Amino acid sequence: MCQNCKKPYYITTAIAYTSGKPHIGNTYEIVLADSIARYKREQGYDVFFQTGTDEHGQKIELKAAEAGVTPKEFVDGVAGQIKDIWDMMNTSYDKFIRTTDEYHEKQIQKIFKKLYEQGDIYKGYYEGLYCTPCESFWTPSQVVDGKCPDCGHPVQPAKEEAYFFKMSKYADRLIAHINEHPEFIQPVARKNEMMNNFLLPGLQDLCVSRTSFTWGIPVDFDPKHVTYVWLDALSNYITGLGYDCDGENGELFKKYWPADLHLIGKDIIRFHTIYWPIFLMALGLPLPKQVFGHPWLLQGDGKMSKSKGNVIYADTLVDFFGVDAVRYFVLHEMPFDNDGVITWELMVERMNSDLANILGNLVNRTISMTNKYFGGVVNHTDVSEPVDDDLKVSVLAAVKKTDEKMNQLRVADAITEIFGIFRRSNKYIDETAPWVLAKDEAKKDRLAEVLYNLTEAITIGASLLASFMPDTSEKILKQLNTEKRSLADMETFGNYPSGNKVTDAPQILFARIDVKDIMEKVEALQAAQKAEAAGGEKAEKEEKETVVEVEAKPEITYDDFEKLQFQIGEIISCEAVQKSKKLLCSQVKIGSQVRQILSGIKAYYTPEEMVGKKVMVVTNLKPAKLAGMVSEGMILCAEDDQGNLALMTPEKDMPAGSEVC
RNA sequence: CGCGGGGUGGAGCAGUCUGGAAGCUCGUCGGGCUCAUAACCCGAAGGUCGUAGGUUCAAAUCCUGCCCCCGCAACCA
Repeated sequence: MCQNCKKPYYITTAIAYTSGKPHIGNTYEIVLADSIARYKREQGYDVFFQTGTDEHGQKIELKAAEAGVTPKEFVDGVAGQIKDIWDMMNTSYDKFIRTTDEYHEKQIQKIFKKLYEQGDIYKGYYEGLYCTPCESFWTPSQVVDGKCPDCGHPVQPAKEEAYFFKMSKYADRLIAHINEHPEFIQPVARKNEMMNNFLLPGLQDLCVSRTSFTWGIPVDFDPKHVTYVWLDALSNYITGLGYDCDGENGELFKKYWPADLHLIGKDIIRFHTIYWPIFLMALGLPLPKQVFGHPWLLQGDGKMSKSKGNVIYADTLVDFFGVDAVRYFVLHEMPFDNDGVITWELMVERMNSDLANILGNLVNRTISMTNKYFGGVVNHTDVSEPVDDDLKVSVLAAVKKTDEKMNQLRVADAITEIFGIFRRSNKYIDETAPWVLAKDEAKKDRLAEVLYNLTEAITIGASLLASFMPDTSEKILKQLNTEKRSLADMETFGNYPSGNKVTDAPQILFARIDVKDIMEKVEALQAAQKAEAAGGEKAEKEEKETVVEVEAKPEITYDDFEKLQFQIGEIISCEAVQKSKKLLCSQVKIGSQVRQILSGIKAYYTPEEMVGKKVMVVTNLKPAKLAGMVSEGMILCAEDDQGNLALMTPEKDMPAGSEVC
């Protein structure tokens, strides 16, 4: 097919945030996208596969400061690291975009201006509760007892001049679009989530600029603002193709937009199925055809965290198992709509059972027999028996099923289909017992046919494998001394050239691994990781031992202060809130009344310790519901830079209800 | 009553939309085979399909209540 007649297919991953080295969960996405991209190429599409890095934001500004480098130096380092991992994983992306690329930045400024001029963006104020370490605003309903629900740091009320995008203007059009294109959000279950939670209740306007940090793309007509992350990051999908806001679009953009598939994590579905389409509508551009929010890859023993020492990185896995084995693990263990779990034991099992035994050993025994009985020459003799038909039928069916699964983006299922070919082939060896045929000179032609069928089945299986395990596919085909078969040529069985000679020295594709050896290595690794995390923490602690610096809040007047009422409360009973990890529920006597107050201090105080304490309480705070329970006030604590808490108690005994002033 | 997902032999999952003999991979046990990486093939044991009701000739599947896990909850990359 000529290049120009091929149908274009544009696939993207989310761009990786350059705050640190990506773990295996992040790496999964690029491997998944790569498999889809490679398969689409096999299907004859003219594929453009884009990935890259998201490099702006306060978090990066802070990380860079910590590391003592400029933000640009910092992101250059991490982006390089990310690209190296993508390359190590043998991913076939066509473009690696960085949001610090000059072209991207220039276009974002133009886009911002255009949206402002056409009235979609307006200037306003963002008010909310701000968590500095997380650089995020929270609504009162999200905040847990005055603490950031993410990191547990206290949040502070803050107000910031900001530009907003009028989401509501386009909401109806988006709702109609989603209803008319049921395939737009995948898996479909996510569609309802978006509709019910965000679209139908009415969209809030989105803040698209920040003034609290500078590491971002400046708004050119109002330079104290930088473009906030989503407008910046999401637009990579068009700027990467050479979109031009003034209409001078590049060739790639003309050819590939709209995208066929945005592959993203399920956590950012909202941004890709609501905000991104609305931005595109505002720019007058067609919407992407499909957004697939893939599930997450989880570690067996809980969420990955450095302090637990259980973060798994792609390069560690590759050291242990090799690139294609790692690709196989992540693709195979990830179901379509539920989170997948990955454990060391599981990986060893897959390695030994699927890769070494089922696949590697099959190739090895087939080639060995061909050498032993025929000097490596594979002959198609047509001496067939009924048992052959079942093999042929199931191999050809697997080719078709693999294609069907891939069209539904069910990559894990597609791989299972391919391995079905190898399983079936192993069974065929037993059914035909070539070593028995070999003892009878009269059955020589039958034996040749059996080995031919095996070679053909493996050729087909290996060719299908090319999208998922490219190196392994190539290695097998090389050992069989043949080329990768095209999808079209796998509609019939028997295209392996008769009389061809396979290698006389079959290489072991995957060596079996002892789970004990791996676990020993893993333990050493985890200990090292833990030590490093602890070391880092310790160093940090020492550095800031004597004082804690907090960001200064704006000056207030006495009148502002007057609005607050503090009183001493006596905790008369206290219990843990069952539903919550952080909350304790206290009954607090203040004067003659008793109030129920929830506090996020479970990690620092037991309910027993709380009882009898006299504490400082904000008593005129609007009651709020936390974890389904009403909290009528707030118990005050001092917090150090580690988030450790200490209750504020009066220096001398004071009666419950005493006002603090 | 915030929204959503899930609870199926020892482990991990499919099956649920469209009701009709409970399936796959791993593990265990027994057998076969010897070409191969102690591998491959066959067979067996093991499940009241979270729980209590309901609909039906028939329920893992449809309906209702309850219990238990896990995400998300609006400017979080």
